Amino acid sequence: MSRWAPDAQGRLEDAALSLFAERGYNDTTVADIAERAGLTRRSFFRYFPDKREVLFARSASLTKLWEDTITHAPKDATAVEAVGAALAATAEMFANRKKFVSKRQAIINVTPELQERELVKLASMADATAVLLQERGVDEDVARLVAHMGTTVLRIGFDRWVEPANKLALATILQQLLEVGDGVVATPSKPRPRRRATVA
Amino acid sequence: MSRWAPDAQGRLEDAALSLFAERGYNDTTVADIAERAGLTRRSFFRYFPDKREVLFARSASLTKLWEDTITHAPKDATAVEAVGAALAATAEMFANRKKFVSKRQAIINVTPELQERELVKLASMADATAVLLQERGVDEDVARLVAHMGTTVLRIGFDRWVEPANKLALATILQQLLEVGDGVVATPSKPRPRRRATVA
DNA sequence: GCGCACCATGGCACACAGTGACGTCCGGCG
DNA sequence: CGCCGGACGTCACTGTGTGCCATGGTGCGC
Repeated sequence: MSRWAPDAQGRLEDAALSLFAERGYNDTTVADIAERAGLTRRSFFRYFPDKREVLFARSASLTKLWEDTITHAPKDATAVEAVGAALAATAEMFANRKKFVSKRQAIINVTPELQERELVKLASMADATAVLLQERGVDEDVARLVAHMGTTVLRIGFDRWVEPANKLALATILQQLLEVGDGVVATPSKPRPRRRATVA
Repeated sequence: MSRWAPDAQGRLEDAALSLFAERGYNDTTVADIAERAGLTRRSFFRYFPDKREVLFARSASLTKLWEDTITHAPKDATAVEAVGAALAATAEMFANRKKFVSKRQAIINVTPELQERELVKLASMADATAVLLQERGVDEDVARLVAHMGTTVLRIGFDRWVEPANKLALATILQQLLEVGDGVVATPSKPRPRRRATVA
């Protein structure tokens, strides 16, 4: 038994989530969060670089799962198929945490500052994905467009899944959206000179 | 002759741009900007809601041009064609301001906080575009995916245009990228033959 | 059991962003 | 001339984020 209560970071995350739900993001100070977690303001910033990040630290595992899935997709899979696999893996991961992620998303959706941070996370996921796809031999432009389409599908599908009216599984929603977006980045019909050499 | 020097907002924007270029964004305080513009800190916040926005206020005209172009695209134009028109109009607008926008972009690209704001601007453009496309009769999913693809193309193309090594016109770059991303959001119903996403 | 170094935490001071309330100066207008 | 309104300044304040140093358990060697 350590003197300090265990899982300080987790306590901060829980405290933040509940306080944001109670009073909203802007009416909650870092001192409030730290107090509820039994710590001080100064310690909060030892676990999180800023106030927004307290809601996103846990999503690091999502990013890792996503990128690992892209990396380990079959060698002959197309770019879209690789992204599809990542979407499927993500859907599975979220399936049994719906209650938590819904609550979290509800807070984000009413707080511009948190929406900004969400955009940043998605954009960095897309950039990383584009790099991974290029390493698989995908053309640079195609890789970047497919990667961004993948995160867009994730975002749209997730928002739709979380809606109270929705009855479908996340995997189903993502699958449908990907089909809509598929053919995306089809091979350009007419051969034209590529500006940049492909990885070959 | 009014007592106050004219174009206070413009002076603030110019002062901010030059100071950010000299010392960087984080080493420039709002007081510094206001002082160079011959104003006080308090007045800065009367023209801009926050420090980041001083670099983005001028891009409001871009947003307006983009949305107007979508709105006034021919009735029979497809979603992708409407976005293509918006890209072309944007390219034309930027063509004769390359020096200014390059300098501005160089600052943004080394400042995470400004990159965040840029993502927000692009995301809100994409959301607005999706709404406009839906009003033209485009399916909701298709509209959202095409809209986000459009802003992605704009972002990627712009970054490539600004690179010192680049010799192509922005319009050309955007055109090529759009062709890569075209076929995007093909009609969802018919099963299309799978193709490798890489360039043959 | 006894020290001891480590490390999570607290305390303090500070710079800066952003905001509200209020005062001030100038031009215009009757 | 006197009044009004708008652009600007001054002051005070909250809250974020950070550097520096003190402190007090904890687990380790002995």
